[in-house]
Amino acid sequence: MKMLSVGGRLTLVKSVLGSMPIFYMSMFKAPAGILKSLESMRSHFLNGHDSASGKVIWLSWKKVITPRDKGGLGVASLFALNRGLMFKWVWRFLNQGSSLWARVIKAIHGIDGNIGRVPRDGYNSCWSNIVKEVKYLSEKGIDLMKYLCIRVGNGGKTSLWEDIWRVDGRLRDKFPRIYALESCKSITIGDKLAQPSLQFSFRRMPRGGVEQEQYELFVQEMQQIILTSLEDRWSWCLNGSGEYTVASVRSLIDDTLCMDYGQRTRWNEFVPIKVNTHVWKVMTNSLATRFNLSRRGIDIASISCGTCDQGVETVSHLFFRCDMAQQVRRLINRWWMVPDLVTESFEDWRIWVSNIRMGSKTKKMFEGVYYVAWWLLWMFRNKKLFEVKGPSKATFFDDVVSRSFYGVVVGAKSSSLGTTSLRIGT
DNA sequence: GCTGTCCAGGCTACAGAGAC
DNA sequence: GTCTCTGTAGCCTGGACAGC
Repeated sequence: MKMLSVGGRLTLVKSVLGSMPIFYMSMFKAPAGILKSLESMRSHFLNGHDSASGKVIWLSWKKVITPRDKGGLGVASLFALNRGLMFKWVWRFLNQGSSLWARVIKAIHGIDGNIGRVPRDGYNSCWSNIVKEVKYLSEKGIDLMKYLCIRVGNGGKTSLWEDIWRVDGRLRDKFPRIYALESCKSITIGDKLAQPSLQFSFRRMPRGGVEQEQYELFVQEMQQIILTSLEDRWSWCLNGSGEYTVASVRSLIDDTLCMDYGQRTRWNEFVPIKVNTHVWKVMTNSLATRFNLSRRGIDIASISCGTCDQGVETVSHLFFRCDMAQQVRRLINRWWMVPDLVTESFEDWRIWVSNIRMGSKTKKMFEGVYYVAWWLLWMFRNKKLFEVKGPSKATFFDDVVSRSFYGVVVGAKSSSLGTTSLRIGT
């Protein structure tokens, strides 16, 4: 674990530790205690923590699993994965209604599988757990059923009045006076359109007033329907493809349940994950600076800056107010021919960068140079504090230029040419 | 009958190619 | 320049099949 960078650990947390429990979670509801335990293992791995080391946890797992749009690191939660995988059975149940397993569910739980209702007390099964979770999420404001809508094909399976096959809801709610005239309430779209006229199954002809108005609108809507030879099927409205994906539910759940930290995480694809993660730590004040160490009650000799030895070593000081950070800022701005401005915190810097007039890709590259500079500043500070032979300050800016130029600028240009971008070494 | 191998099916991330 | 698709890497289990 010590040989892996935080970027490597982040990738493994998402890809490997996040997919290991898929098999069990595909069918069973993971109990809260198990989820807590698994999340704790992932957190310890990402933090490079093992029980023997007693290393401090710097990355709050709640922030780590928060979507990037809300200021997190975008590692989806296992809770959301589990519920997304469970809901996939509802999707299959609706789309594979004639399969053997769906017929068994219908025989036990009813023709609609009891979805959306509360299962009987004391009766637990895989299916009843799924139904309960759909209900539970709905009460939490995540109504997954509303993202299911019917895509009409030949109209043979879809109830004209009762089913939701239009974005604006059921026809019976939209045209209540016409619905009242219908003698066959469960008629399918296909059967209705096969009749000699739309009034064929009405108790009587529509009269004037509201009834006539609703009837005319109803006729207009029905004229827009084009039936095909395909069977009616369910469509998933949360993504463009219409096909259910666990990822879409996963991001919906995390997006709804996770707290908003106010600042969107600025992820830059031109720099390695470890550098991006470092910038995220700068943004969320999750670095082991001397000030943060003392705040955690760890006994240290001094809390002054490890680079300049002037001022308290906070994140804002190290990367924005420290003499060395300011020199680097001036040199980068001169290199990129950008008017220099003193920024005292990450938030200041973020506002300043967003106001610079630059092409979107160029700005990303410019931000990437800063990201690399902050990462190198942190390496410089660590070498100065923990290595016998300190780093050379004289060559520091050359290092920033060469690594960011080859890593970010050349990398960005070569990626647009379809070749592998150069990566910044450790 | 046991054991080992391969594949399918569920997901993730990332890189590269190609289309628009 | 951006988006989408494809391929490859990883994790798990179960089932089919070949070899001993």
